Amino acid sequence: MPRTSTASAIATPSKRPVDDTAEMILDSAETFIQTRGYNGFSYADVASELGVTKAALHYHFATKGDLGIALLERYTERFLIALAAADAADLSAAEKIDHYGQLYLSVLQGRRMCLCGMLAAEHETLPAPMRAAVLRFFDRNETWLSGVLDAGRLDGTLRFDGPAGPVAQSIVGDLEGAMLIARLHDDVDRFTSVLDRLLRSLTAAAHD
Amino acid sequence: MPRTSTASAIATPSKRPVDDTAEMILDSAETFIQTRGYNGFSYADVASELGVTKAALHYHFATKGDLGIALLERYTERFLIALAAADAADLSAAEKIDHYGQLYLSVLQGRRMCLCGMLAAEHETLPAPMRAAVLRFFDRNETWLSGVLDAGRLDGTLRFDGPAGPVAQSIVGDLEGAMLIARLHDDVDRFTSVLDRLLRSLTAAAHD
DNA sequence: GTCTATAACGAGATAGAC
DNA sequence: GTCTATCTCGTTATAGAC
Repeated sequence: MPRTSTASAIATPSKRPVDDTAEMILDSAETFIQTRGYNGFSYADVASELGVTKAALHYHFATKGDLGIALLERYTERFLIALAAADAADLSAAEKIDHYGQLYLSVLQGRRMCLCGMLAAEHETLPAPMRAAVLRFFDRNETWLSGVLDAGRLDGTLRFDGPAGPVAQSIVGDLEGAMLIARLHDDVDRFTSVLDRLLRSLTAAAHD
Repeated sequence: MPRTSTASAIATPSKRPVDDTAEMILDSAETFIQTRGYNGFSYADVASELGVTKAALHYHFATKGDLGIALLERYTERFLIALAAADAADLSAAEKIDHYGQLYLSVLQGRRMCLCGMLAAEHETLPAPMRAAVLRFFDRNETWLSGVLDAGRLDGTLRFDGPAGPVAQSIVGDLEGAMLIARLHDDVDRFTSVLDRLLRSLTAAAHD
C-alpha cells in the first residue's frame, strides 16, 4: 500500500508563525475552531493566547464572521495547494488518494478536526458566507478526487462501480467520519485503519 | 439489497410528546443539539420554544450539563432498544446492518445530526460526564455491530477481512461522516449512497 | 411546578486615547 | 496597530413569591 509523506502543508497553521499579527490571529483561531468548534471559542480566548486585547483582534477582523471567512479562504487555498502538489509529483492514482488521506492524518495527529468538518457540524449556526465557503471547500475536494478516480480507473490501477462522483463523496465522508470518531477516542489507529481499508477496496482486484 | 423500515424509534423525540414537562424539555434540547450543537443553543432557546421560563428548566435540570447527561441516557437507551428490536426480529446479518443504517437515515431525514456525532465534534468543550457518556454510546454501537458482523461471517452471508472490531468502527465512522456531509448539502442521497455501498461491500462475493 | 426578578459573568463589538 | 474603557446583550444560574 502506498504511503507518501509530504503532507504537512495543513498539519500546523505555521510552525514558526510569520511575524504578521493577522496570521497569528488566524493560526490561533484555526486551532480553536478545530478543537472546540466555532461556537466553542471567543475573541477573549484568542486574545489571551496571543497576549493582546480583544480590541486588537477587532482591528484586524471586525467581526467573528469576518475572521471565519478569512480562515476558510486561507485553509481552502492551502488545501488546494497541497492537492496541486500531489498532481505535480508523479504519483499513481492510489498514491494521490493516499496523499489526500495523509493530509487528514496530519491534522488528526495534532488532535484537531478538519476545519470544514467541524464547521459542517455547526453549519446551521454559521453566517451565510461561511456556510457557502464550507460548501465550496468540499466541492473542490470532490472535484479533485473525482478526477483522480477517473484517471485511475482509466489506467487500470483503480477499480470501483459507477460514476466517480458518488465514490468521491463517499471518500470525503469516510475520512471526515473516521476523523471525528478517532479524535473522540484519541486513537489515530482508528483513522489509519479506515484509510487502509479504503485504499485496499479501491485497488482490490485491479490489475487483473 | 435489504431495506427494513421499522427504524423510527430514534427519528423524532416524540411525535405527540408525552405530557411530561421534563420529556418535552429533553425533546426540545435534543433537537437543538442535533441541529445547532451543544454550544449553539441555550436554555432561553428551549424555554421560548416551549413557552415556559428559563427558571422552569432549571427546576427540572439544574445545570446544562445535567440536561446533557439526561439526554444522553435517554438517547442511548432508545438506541439500544432499537438494536435489541433488530435482534428480536428474525433478520439476516445484512438486514440488521441495514436496519442500523436506517436508524441514522431517519435522524438525517429530520435534518438532524446524530446526537452523539454532534457531541463527538464538540467533545473537548463538554463536561466530563457527558464526554464519558458519548464514548459509552459508541462503544455499545460497536459491540453490537461486531456481534452482527461475526455472526454474518460465520453463517456465510457476510464477508470481510480480519477481526470484526475495526470493521465495526469503520461502519460507525462511515455513517457518521456520511451524515455530517449529507446534512451539510441537505442531500439525503449522499447518505443512502454510502449505506448502499457499505452493504454491497460486506455482501459482495459472499455465498460463493 | 412554575413564575418574576435578578445576580454574576462572558460574549461580541465600539469609541477614542496613545 | 494596539491599547483602555465601556456598552449592550445573552448566558448560566439562583432566590424567593405564588
